[in-house]
Amino acid sequence: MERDTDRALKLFIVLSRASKVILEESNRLIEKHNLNPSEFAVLELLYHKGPQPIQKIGQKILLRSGSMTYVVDKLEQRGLLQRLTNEEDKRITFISITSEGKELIQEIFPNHGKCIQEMMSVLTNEEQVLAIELLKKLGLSIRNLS
Amino acid sequence: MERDTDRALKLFIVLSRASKVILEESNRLIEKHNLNPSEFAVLELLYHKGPQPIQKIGQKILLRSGSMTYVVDKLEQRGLLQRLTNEEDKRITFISITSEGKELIQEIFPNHGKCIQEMMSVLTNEEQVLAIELLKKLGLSIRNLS
DNA sequence: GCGTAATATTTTGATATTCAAACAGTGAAG
DNA sequence: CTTCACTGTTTGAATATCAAAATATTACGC
Repeated sequence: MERDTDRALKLFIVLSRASKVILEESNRLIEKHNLNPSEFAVLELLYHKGPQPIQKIGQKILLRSGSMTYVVDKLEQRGLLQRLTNEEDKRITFISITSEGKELIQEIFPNHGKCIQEMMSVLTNEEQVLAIELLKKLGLSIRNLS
Repeated sequence: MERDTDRALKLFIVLSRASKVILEESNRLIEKHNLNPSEFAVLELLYHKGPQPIQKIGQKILLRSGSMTYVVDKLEQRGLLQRLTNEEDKRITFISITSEGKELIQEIFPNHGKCIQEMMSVLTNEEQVLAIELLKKLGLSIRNLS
């Protein structure tokens, strides 16, 4: 069906656009603290969920292992996180946020939340709940990222 | 309200994730033809909307002028589009798809549409319409990209 | 136990993107 | 006319990402 395809393509476009615009806007705040969105995502995840294997984090924030190494290196050099050697299985490296990293997240996160909330407020709470459901379905339906 | 912030943040995450996953999946097809998503977007836009100023295209697909130059250079070198000098106002450069470019898009576009449609089919038509509306609101609510 | 497959991380080279500065053309005010 | 501000494009340097290969460790079949 022609119309079905058009609708799907339209959805693809508005999805990409909304995501890009919102990511860019939220990045304005983050970059003031000399972080990029990936670095912030890693730190924030460690802050809220505790130490994690590098690879797990990569899966969650959709970054390949090579990129993870790059990001973790930078954050470790800045003293915002540290690598932990895992005696159980030496292939796996856990990373954990440092107190310096915690301070930074505590400084950024509230404003980050506010910023996102403001942007999302063009939708009502009910609409947001709905959007979450729909997007979750979309995101989960596709399996990739080896 | 704490809960409002959490909801907004959740939406932010599922939005980013869905977008990234779908872009990546759709890219599998496109990259087989030695294009990347930006290159495909430019060509596809020229194909369907006719010659356009470089800057207008950048606005539509959310690429800065520097990136546009880079992308257009590559496509022009491959003979898929051409720059047109605009006598009206020499600051502006129009680009237009070549017949070779048209052939390529004709080859890719149907499958691209099918691919996107399949991915989106985890949502019903009504859900897709709804998602389009919600995401359009989100995308339009923020003004950036100088 | 040994060799082989599987998993996690790092390294390396290539590429896409951005920003800021440089450049070119236009328009408008005096 | 000339200057000045503005717009659109290009250039160059910096950065983030990926893919593929290299490395290290573990698991498993025999």
